[in-house]
Parts: sequence; C-alpha cells; structure tokens
Amino acid sequence: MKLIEVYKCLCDETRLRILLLLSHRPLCVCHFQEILSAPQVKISKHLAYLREHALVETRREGAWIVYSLPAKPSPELTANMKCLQDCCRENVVFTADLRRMTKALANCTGPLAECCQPKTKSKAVTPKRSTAGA
Amino acid sequence: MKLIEVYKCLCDETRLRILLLLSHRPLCVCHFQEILSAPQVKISKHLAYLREHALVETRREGAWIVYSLPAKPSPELTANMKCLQDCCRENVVFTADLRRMTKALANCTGPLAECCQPKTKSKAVTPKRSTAGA
DNA sequence: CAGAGATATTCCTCTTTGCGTATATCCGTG
DNA sequence: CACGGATATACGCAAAGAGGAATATCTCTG
Repeated sequence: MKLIEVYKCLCDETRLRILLLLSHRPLCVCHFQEILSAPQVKISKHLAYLREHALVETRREGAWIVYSLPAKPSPELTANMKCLQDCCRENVVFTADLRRMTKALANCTGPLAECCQPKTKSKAVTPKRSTAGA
Repeated sequence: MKLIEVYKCLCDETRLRILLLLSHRPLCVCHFQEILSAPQVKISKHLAYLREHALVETRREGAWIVYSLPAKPSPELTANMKCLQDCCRENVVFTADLRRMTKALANCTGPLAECCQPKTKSKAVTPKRSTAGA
C-alpha cells in the first residue's frame, strides 16, 4: 500500500520541513543544512529515505545534488502534499523555514543551485569557501 | 507538533482501516475484530494507540466499548481524514472492509452497538453466545 | 459473590527508526 | 593523480513500534 509509505515519510519533523521547502522550489543538500541548521548526515539520510519512497527526485549538478518533488507524483502524494500545506500554513516552524530559505537564496542569481557553486563560477558569492584554501 | 502525531497514527494499515470504518459510524471492538479478521489484542492495542493520540474517543455501553472519531477533531485530523478518504475511495482493501461492515451490522437493529448485546437483549442475534453456557 | 464475556494491559521478541561518528564515494581543480 | 568539497553509506546504539501469549479488569447475570 503506497499510502502508508507516504505517511511513514510524513511522520518525522525533519522530513516534513524538507518536503514543505521542496513544495516551493528545488533545493540542494547544502541549502537544507543551512535552512534547517541540521548536521549533514541527518539531512542526507532523511533525503535518502524520501528518495527510497519516491517522495523526492534528484539530479546531479556538478558536485551538488539538487532535490525536488517528483515530476510525476502519485495521487497519494499530491493529495497529501496539499493537505500538508494547508495544515502548516500558519505553523511557526515552517514559516520560519521559508523565511530562511528566501534569505539563503538571496545570493542565488541563477534559477538553480548556482549559489552553491563558488568553484565553477563566481567566487564572490560564497567568500568563506574561496578563502578557505589557506 | 500535533500533525506528526496524526501521521504516526496513519502509517499503519490496521489503524487506517479502523479510521476509515469510523469515518462512517461508531463501532465497538468486536466489530473491528470481525470486519478486519484480526485478533483481539491487535485491535485493542491499535485502538489504544489511536486513543492516546486523540484520534478516537470511547464510551462504554454496558460490557462493550464503542469507539468513534472525536466529536471535536483537531483541524489536522479533519484535513487528513478527508484526504485519507479521497485517497482510499477505490482501494480494494478498504472497500471490502466497508462491505463487511455493512454485513456485520445487518443484524443491528438499533442505532448503536445493539447487535453486540445478546445478553441484555435478544439472544437470537448471536446464537453462538447464547448457547455457550454449557 | 462466582462465572462468563468483552476489552485492556503486561511481558517478551523482533523489526524499524533516528541519530551520531567515522568513512567512503563522487566531482571538479590543479 | 592528489586534494578538497559535497554528499552518501556503514556501523553502533537507543528508542519506538508491532505482534503474540498470557493475564488482568470491568460488567452483566444468576
């Protein structure tokens, strides 16, 4: 029963926050780490869990991996994502996440995870990395 | 976060089946055992789980305990029950449950769990119990 | 109050889940 | 190819969850 898989994915706060962020736009792993203030391994494992259950999709973009909601979501996922958004519209945690997302993407000029690419493109976007080669 | 509690309740098939049955009408424990063909302890523990998380309410009715959806459900529960019903409208398991429920309640003349009351009322309804006093 | 039926609870076991540490893998650069 | 950064995986551990067997509790009846 696919529905139950969906509910299993939804019954963890970190995964809910990830999904709600993804309902606005694709994001790469480093964004989740920053927005959710969670360690890399935690984010990575929850993303893997969501991917195994087909609630998210990935595409590689250079050294980065961009996560998004599936292009062809199952009816169960579609219905539950809508319900989830309705339930969380005024939730403090989630609205704060959205604010942090906007802020984190402020540097992002291009459409995708361009702000994560200090090596291939402009180094001025994320100075901490360009000066880390000491 | 109350939403997550709701999702935790929803991520088990037995509990989903119970909730979907309850979305039609209150039922007593013996009905669940019959409709779901599950052992008493299994039903009882899942009902307890749902009750602990405020997804169902109980009232005693003689020797029987009638379970129902809460009179004043939380917004999260209301939204998710609607979503759940939408998702399960054509599901084989759940539609079969509904058919079994109708059949199980065919003997039931009154509004409630009257069909579970062979001792206080008519013994002809469930002959197996009335003849068990050997 | 004894007995029977309905339901809940306890104990035990197995599996799953969540988290952290450490390590591996993959990619781009030099 | 060596290195560093981004991400994933392996391993260990604690907690939660699910199921069954046995037992307790509650209620009605006689």
